[in-house]
Amino acid sequence: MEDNQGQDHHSPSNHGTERSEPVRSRWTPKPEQILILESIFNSGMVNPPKNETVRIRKLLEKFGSVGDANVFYWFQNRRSRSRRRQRQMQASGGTSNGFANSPSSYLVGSSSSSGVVGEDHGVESLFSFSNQMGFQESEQTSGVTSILCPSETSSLHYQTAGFITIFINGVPTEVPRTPLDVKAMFGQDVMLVHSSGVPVPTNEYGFLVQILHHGESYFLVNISAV
Amino acid sequence: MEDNQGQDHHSPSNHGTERSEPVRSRWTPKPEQILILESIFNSGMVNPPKNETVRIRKLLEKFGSVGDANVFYWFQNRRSRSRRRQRQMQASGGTSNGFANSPSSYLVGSSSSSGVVGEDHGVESLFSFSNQMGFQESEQTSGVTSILCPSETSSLHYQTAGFITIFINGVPTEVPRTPLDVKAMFGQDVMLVHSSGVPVPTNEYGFLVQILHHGESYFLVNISAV
DNA sequence: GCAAATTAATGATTTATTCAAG
DNA sequence: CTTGAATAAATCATTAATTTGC
Repeated sequence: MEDNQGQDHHSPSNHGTERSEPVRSRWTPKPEQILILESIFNSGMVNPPKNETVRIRKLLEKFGSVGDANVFYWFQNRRSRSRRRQRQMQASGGTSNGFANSPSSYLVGSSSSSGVVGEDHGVESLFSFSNQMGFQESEQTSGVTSILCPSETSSLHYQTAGFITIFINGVPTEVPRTPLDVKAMFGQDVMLVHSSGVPVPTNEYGFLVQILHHGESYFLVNISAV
Repeated sequence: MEDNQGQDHHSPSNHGTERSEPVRSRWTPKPEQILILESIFNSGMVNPPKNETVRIRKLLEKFGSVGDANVFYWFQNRRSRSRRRQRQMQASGGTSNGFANSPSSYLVGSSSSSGVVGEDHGVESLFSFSNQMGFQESEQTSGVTSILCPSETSSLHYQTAGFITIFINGVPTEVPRTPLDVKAMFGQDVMLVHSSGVPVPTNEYGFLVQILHHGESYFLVNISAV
């Protein structure tokens, strides 16, 4: 019956849609939020320390009300279910390609020794010591690097004036709402394609004709390749 | 109208995880299947005619047992809910970026969905009359073009020998399981990035060092842009 | 095409276990 | 040995997805 897991917990994240909701018992993550969370989890940060959790929460807030506790729970459940599925798969010769979990590459540098970074238990031990820390304010726990964009490292977190957050190749990125010069920003022979597969039109100078939409996913693709 | 729908259906799609499942009444789409379905829906084909439905089902079968009926129902519900959401959004000043759905499993980390490219109502009306699909066998309803890769137009549908299906920029694509020459296949300055954001390593000749995984999502990105 | 009825997914809680201090 | 922190496993509870009947 501990009160909380070291995470601030409580703060039930009123996430109410600023309306008179009698009770909305549970947080329903927006698709964009899931995208961010998955992105972080798959990058190898399967158990973010408290300070990272806070940063993640702040990023998520751009897409809807969330509390640190929600983030904490999400990772806890994600780890747990990932492990369980892994187990069940092994117990039944699952040839099926699981997309579900694949925290394959880690940026963790320090803790060496152990060999294969196979599955969870291995991962778990890798990070286990970085969890309890209740301090380490502005320092990365170990070799753990955040995948959040730099703009997040500073303060200021609610929807910045002229900027929106979109996903480029899966990475949350801030871009000005202003007509964007794609060529100047990303290179000569590339174009942006919306996740639905529809290219984002540009004029003959390479400027976007259409504005990008906050929260959407886009991919940079080589023109010669498409 | 269970029987009609023109779907052969009642191939109860025992969707059993290729195991000896006694009975499982309902189809549980695999994440990869959802990806495919979303991909098609978002491409504008919101109400595929019967012949397309069959082709879609065959593609989906690469990732698990499915019946034509399952596919049909999926599109019917997808249309219906999309419209409802559209209405609700309009009725409550939806400032929130709408990402249409949230595929159950979160691997969706990559593809996501619509929002931007005109949501339904507009598109739907285009196809609304083609749904009863009790007939119109082999004819495209209108200007509907399939987004499925060409290899799907032929017969043969279960996991072809040396080929796997992956998603490149959201498009289902068949590639050989063999070490792939990325430069030769897609162009000089591009690289493949897994949907998790992790680049797929290649050797100095541009050949993949690591094999691609059936059902995974990858994106072609310009090297100079990343 | 809609909506009630079912079933699956998954956020939130609870319980049990482990490890390090003291 | 006891205590507290942290978390994995199990469970509960609510929401979303799918099926069914009209």
